[in-house]
Amino acid sequence: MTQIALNDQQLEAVHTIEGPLLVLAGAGSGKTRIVTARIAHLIEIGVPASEILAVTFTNKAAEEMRGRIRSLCQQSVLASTFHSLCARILRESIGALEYRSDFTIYDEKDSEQLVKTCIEMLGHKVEKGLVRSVRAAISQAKNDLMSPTDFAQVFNAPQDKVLVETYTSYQQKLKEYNALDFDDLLFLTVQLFQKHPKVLEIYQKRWSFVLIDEYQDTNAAQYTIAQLLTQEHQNICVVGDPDQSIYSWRGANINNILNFENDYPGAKVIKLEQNYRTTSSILQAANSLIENNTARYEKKLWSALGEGEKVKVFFAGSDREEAQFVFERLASHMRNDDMTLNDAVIFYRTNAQSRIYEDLLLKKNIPYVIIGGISFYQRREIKDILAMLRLIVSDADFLSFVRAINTPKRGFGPTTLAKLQKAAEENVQPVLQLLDEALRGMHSFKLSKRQREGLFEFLEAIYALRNLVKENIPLDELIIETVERMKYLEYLREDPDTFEERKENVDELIAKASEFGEDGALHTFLEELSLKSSSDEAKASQESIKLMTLHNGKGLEFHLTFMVGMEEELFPHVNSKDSFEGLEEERRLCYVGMTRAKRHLYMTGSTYRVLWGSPKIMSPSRFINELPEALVTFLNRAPETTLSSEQVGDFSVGETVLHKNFGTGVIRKAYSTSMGPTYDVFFHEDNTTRSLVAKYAKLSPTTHVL
DNA sequence: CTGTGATGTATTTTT
DNA sequence: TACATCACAG
Repeated sequence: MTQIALNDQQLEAVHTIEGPLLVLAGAGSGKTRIVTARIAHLIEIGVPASEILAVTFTNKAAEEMRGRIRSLCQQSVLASTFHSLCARILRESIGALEYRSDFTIYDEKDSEQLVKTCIEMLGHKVEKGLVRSVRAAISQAKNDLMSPTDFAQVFNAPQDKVLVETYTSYQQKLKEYNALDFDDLLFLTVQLFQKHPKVLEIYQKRWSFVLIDEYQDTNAAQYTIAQLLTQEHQNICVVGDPDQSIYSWRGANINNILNFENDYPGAKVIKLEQNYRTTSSILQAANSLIENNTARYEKKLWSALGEGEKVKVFFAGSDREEAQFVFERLASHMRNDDMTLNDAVIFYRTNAQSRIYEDLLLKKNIPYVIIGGISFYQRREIKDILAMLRLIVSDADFLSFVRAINTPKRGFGPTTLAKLQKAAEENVQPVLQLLDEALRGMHSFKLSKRQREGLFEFLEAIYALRNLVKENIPLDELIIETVERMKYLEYLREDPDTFEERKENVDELIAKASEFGEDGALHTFLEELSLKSSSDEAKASQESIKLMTLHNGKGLEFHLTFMVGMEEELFPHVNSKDSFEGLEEERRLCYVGMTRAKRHLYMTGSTYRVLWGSPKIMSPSRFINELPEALVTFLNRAPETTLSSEQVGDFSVGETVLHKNFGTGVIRKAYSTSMGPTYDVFFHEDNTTRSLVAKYAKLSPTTHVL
């Protein structure tokens, strides 16, 4: 941001210090600047930095904020996400809830794994989507602050039995394993505060000024934490934009921001409506789009940056062609405008869409960085080592034990593990203790010769590593020792194809550990790893174009912005487009994407795309149609689609055809598109109708009639 | 118990 | 496509 002076509203936001304050910060209205200026102002007038708490949505945003404050006032404030904040609070005070403070944090994968074992242990069959949906339901329950008991009261129908039972046993298991999942961090903090007012008081006193960013994306648990922390002094400043609420699927409740004035009587509300980022045409187009939503806080962004370019829309015949178009435009902007690759971004709705762009950019030798996607920390080798490290800290973490004991294989198969799990539960004893006793003949648990040998080595390693921790060995050396003692590299070497890559990742983990510094306690390191998301990994080495999902784009800005895959079913996504709320959220997501653009916005799509391995005909996203024509430049004609019952190409409606993968099918529709003859074919084998373009899908005539 | 190859089935977004 | 799960053999 180049402007020096603050405008009136911005100034007011910075100088309003006491009492509840809602800053409705439209896209590009200089939010980050205001937030940091406000904190700096607090410090200037004498508020101790240690009394200021800033909560952000991502770790990266937190880091940035800490950095800005530090360079602005040479002071450090606590800026963190709700999850990290809660982890910190719980480390100090979870004892009051009869948990141990050395808990481990389970990520979503761990949690899913545990849900699965719970369902199995309860004797239910694990059907296809069950684990996922049960985990999601549990997560939602926790975000809504419902304990298993509360939950059982609401879901009392017979078909909910599995769900209720699983939630109950899942929660028991977590406690038994001395572990918390992501949602527990929030939920248990609320419980802690509500059951122990004395504890709450400590934190209320510690932070007398609380600022919460991206307030439109808070869920019930986060809302309650904020409310509890500030109810005495009422110095709560929330910043957000209802039009950019895009996380309802994660429990975020847009009403938290819409109802702020009711929840905090006497609240001051400041609207920031001047946009300093985007030129008018693009901004107006975004305004028009979002006006199609009903549940919103009326607000109209304006820009003084001049009219600028219109939104450029392009539809290609195929997804490859679309990517090619993006590449050509990118190249031309790089040549002709004063821009670098760092100024450009490609946004897509789903991670799966990135591949085609990766392939192309790689081929064209254009440096790119994917933000998000599969996180470093979710890689198998990293999770393996993480599991070993967790066992150094915790005796009871069964999930980590399962992972670690089998890398490399030590003869503990599913049968043994199930027995072990049961034995540990019955004896109310941590796994590692039980096994230690079993090894020394002090416990009846039976082990085979192979298991004994493997286990002996394994436990020896753990004990040795624990000693090293006691001796305050640096973290990176600890990891090196762990890898060494667990014979982990030998294990990785078993698969020569992936060995090099995995070893590199292990080395990177070691490097990260060494950066962690002197005061790096093991559990702090583990916590940081669990809470780091993929988008937090900033790799700012080389100039590069960024690729990311629209969700990951929040808070960023780019001169040159491509939104690709603007097609019905993809965006708005199939799973959302049929519900009113879902559709409005998709539209907000589109709004977020459009308002990232500073000068050039391209929205592209394709009429033909390979989706889930099979080809499909797509139609342009309704969001394109919602843009005023006067603000859009169409770079090609809309593809003509002529429907016909007559012969089109080689076939006509009613004919039976053979496809090499799908078998025989009947042509339901025959028409031509910009790609040539196209057929909707109903296949008998799986009762599915697919749209096939003749020149891609090889169809042959058949006389075979079913 | 472990490794393999086949088979099926799922993909929205993430702290 | 690509990953997880399953069946089966050693």
